[in-house]
Amino acid sequence: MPTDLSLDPTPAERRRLKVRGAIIEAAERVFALEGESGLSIRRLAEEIDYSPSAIYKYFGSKDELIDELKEAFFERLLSRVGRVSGVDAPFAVRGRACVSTYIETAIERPYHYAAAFSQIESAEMSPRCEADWDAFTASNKGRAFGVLVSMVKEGQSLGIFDPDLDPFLSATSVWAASHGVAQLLTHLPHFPAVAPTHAPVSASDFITFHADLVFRGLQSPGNRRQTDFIPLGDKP
Amino acid sequence: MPTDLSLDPTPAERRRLKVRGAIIEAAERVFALEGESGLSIRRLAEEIDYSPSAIYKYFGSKDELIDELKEAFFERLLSRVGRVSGVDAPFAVRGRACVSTYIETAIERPYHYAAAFSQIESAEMSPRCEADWDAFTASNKGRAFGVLVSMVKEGQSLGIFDPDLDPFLSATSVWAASHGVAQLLTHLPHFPAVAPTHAPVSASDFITFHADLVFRGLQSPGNRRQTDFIPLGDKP
DNA sequence: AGATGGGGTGAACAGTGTTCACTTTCTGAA
DNA sequence: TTCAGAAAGTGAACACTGTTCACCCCATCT
Repeated sequence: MPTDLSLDPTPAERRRLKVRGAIIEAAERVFALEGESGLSIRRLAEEIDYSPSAIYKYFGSKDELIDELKEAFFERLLSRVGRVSGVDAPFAVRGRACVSTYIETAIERPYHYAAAFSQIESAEMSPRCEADWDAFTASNKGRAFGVLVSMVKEGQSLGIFDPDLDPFLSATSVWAASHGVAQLLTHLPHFPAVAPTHAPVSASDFITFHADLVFRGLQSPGNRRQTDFIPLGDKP
Repeated sequence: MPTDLSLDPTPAERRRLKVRGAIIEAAERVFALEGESGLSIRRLAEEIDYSPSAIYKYFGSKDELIDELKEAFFERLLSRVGRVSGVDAPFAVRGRACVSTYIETAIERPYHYAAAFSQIESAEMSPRCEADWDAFTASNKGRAFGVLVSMVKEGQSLGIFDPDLDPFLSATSVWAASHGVAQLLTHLPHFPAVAPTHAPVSASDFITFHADLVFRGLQSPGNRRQTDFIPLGDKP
């Protein structure tokens, strides 16, 4: 049995990984285009020239397969935001770039982002004990949130953000605000244009506007408009 | 045929309306508890002691039925927020109450709220021509958004909000921020507690915090903390 | 060489939304 | 009152879905 962790995979293991990879590759492809409803086991089987029941030798259920897709997407989301957060640029630019990157990654794969947050989880199967929380902290979600919290703290230590604000609540608020835009952008076809009597606004312009609003809410009293935050429209 | 708009319904029409009402009543009941996946036509038929095919004499499809539930929920959402927006209270209290009411109504019926915004709409079937936009303006969504815009304008004319901000974009931003919180609260079981190393926060406290942050972002430069906005924790 | 077990399969089960020919019931006009 | 026609209601079927299970085959290990 292949439970040993030897570094050189046997040919059989290699073959298994190959088929498994073909499955998730095909799943990824149709899921990105048509979402969960368009991804049926039979269609997937046909796509990779196997019988439907073969897939169950690799994944316990359809949900398990989709969980893998979601996890991969989280990885992508985290690595992108993480990379942007560590870039060498003024704090304000970096902060806004994080929000933009988060939202743009969501737009890039609407079905993935929707699947990641559109499933109503019952209270039973969610972290409560410490071990669960530890797992959360080490998980992609947890690490991404950690990045956010430390960015808020950095803003406070720089004197830009209000030091009286709770960094955790602030980070949660920023996340929620970003999530709202991402969700609406991916679900309503031409979202920022929500009213007919208004000149059309591009998605990226609205994201900038929204990020500005949220960051202005975080700023310390008195230093509004004297930080390096660039107002909408004045960017190069 | 009952296409005439006479005000007194015939017994036949009355019976029809009764059965139709029983269907949506049952649908409402199981949808509120188990969502779209728990609502099957056969189960619905059993619940009202009819055959499954009978339901198709009243609704063209399951989606059509669920659209009716969504519409009713929108009606509820609009009437609640509308009522709160017109109450006799200071602007800041009223504004915050609108956001709170919106989110609380979403929490009250998570599946309804999720269904209303969790469906990825393709660009084809969305308003583009003027007639569609007119319909939108008259719709529940449109009217609710109108309430938001006029609240922002009121804040500007009161000198509380920054008059340089675009009211439409601002209203859209406020909506997106509220939507984000509502979506996360309904989907992640104990959401505001996103980090283990932080003291637990109640949903309503977080909503207040979030609304504060957004409103602070809308305020005009210079008058922060000198409006009648009540900081978190100081409310009676 | 032979036993073992994992990969692969077709058929089946229990669901789903939906349709259609059919019967029953009611209604409106002769 | 009678009778045609429409409306309401039904059971069976279709085409799907995720999933399971007994079975087969062939690579691998003793």
